[in-house]
Amino acid sequence: MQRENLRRSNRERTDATRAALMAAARALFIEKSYAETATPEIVAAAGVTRGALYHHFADKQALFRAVVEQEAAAVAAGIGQATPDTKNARQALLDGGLAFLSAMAKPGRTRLLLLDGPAVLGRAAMDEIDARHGARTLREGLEAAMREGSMKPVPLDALTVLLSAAFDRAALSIEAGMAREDVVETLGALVGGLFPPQP
Amino acid sequence: MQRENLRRSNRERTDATRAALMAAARALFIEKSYAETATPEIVAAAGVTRGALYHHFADKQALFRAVVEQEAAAVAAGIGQATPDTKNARQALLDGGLAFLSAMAKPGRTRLLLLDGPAVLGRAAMDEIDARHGARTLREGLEAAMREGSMKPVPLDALTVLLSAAFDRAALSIEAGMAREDVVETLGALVGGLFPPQP
DNA sequence: TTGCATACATACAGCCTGTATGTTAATTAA
DNA sequence: TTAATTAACATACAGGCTGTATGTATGCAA
Repeated sequence: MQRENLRRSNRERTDATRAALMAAARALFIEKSYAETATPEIVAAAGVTRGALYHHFADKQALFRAVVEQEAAAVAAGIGQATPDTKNARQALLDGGLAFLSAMAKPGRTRLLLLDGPAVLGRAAMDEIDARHGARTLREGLEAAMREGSMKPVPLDALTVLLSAAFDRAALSIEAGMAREDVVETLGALVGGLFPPQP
Repeated sequence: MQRENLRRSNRERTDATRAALMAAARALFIEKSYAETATPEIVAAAGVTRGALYHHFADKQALFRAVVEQEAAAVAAGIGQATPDTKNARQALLDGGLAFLSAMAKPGRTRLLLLDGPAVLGRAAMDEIDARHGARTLREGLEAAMREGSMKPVPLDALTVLLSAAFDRAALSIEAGMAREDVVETLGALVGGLFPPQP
C-alpha cells in the first residue's frame, strides 16, 4: 500500500516531496497568508510529516522563499514569452507592462509577491529576487528607449524602481476591482509622458 | 513605590497606559517587525503586564493597527503643514510629494506603513486608513490640476493609486540608499510628463 | 458608604516552531 | 555482493507565544 514510494531513487523522492510541499504551501499561503498558515496544515495537505518539511527546508521561511521564487520565475516566463520586441521602445514597454498585468492576474500572485513577500523576506530580498528574474525586462526596455533617444533622460535605476512600483500597484488595484481599462490607460499616460512629442 | 499610579483618574490611567503600550510597540515593531515582536516584550518595555494590553486592545493586531493609524496621521499632518498651496497645480503636486518624502524619512515609518501594514492589515485596510488621513491630499491635487486643464485627463482614481505607489516606493528606495536627488528628479519627470507643454 | 464598573495582574490551555533522536531505504566503497 | 555510509524521512520533545478566564483593587455613581 505504501509501496508506491519504495522503488524510487532518492532524487525522485526528493523532487516529489519538495514539489508536494511547495504546492500545498502555495495554496495555503495564498488562501490564508503566510502568518496564518501553520506547518502542520501544510504537511497534512502535502501528505507528508513535518520531519520531511524540515529535512528539505531550513525553516518555514525558507519554504516560503522557495514558493515566492518559483512564482517570480513564472511571472518572468509569462512576460518573456509574450514579448516579440519588434516594435519601437515605447510600445515594447507598454506591451511588457500588459504582459506583466496578465501574469499577475493569476490568483494569489499579488499576495505572494507584493504583500507577504516584502513583509516576510524584506524588500531588499524581493528586489534581489526579481532582479534575478523579471525586472531586467523593464530595466532593459527603459535603457533601450533612452539610448534610442526617444525618452527623456532620467536616472535609470530610479525610473525602473518607480515604474515597477506603479505596475505592481496596478496589478493590486485591478485585483481589488478597479477597472482594468482605466488602470491601463493611466499606465499608458504615465509611460507616454516620458516620451516627448516629436516636433 | 507603585503609588504613582494610584491618585489618577481612570481616564488618565487609560491614556497613560495606552500611550506607553503604543510607544513600546512602535519601537519594537520598527526594530524587529510585527511578526518577530512578542507581546511579553512589548509589555515589559511599556512597564505593564499582558493583562493591561488585552484590556485595552482586542489582540496584538489591534495594537498594531492603532500604531499604524497614529503614524499615518502623523505623516498626513507633516504634509498638510508644509503645503501653502499658493502655486500652480503642478508645483503644488511636487511640493506635496517632497513633503511626503520628508515625512516618510522618519525612521521606521516605511516599515510600518509600507511593509508590515499591508501584509498584516491587508491592502484594502491600508487604503482605507490613508484615504481617511493623507491620500486626500494627492487626490485633490490631481483633481485640481485636471480641472485647471493643465494636466492630461486620465481616470482620477487610477492615477491617484499609481502615483501614490510610485511615491511610496520612492520613500522606500531613498531609505534603502538610493540617491534622493535621482529619485526626486525621476518623480518630477513622471509627474511632469502628465502636463503637456504649453504651445 | 455601598455597589458596580473599570483597570488591571496572574494563571492557564492550546498551538506552533524548531530540534533531537530513531528508523528505513538508497547509494557508495570494498 | 556485501558492508558501511548517507539520505529521507517519522516521531517525540522543549520552549515560547497568543488569547482567555479568573481574581483583585481602585475609581466612580447613587
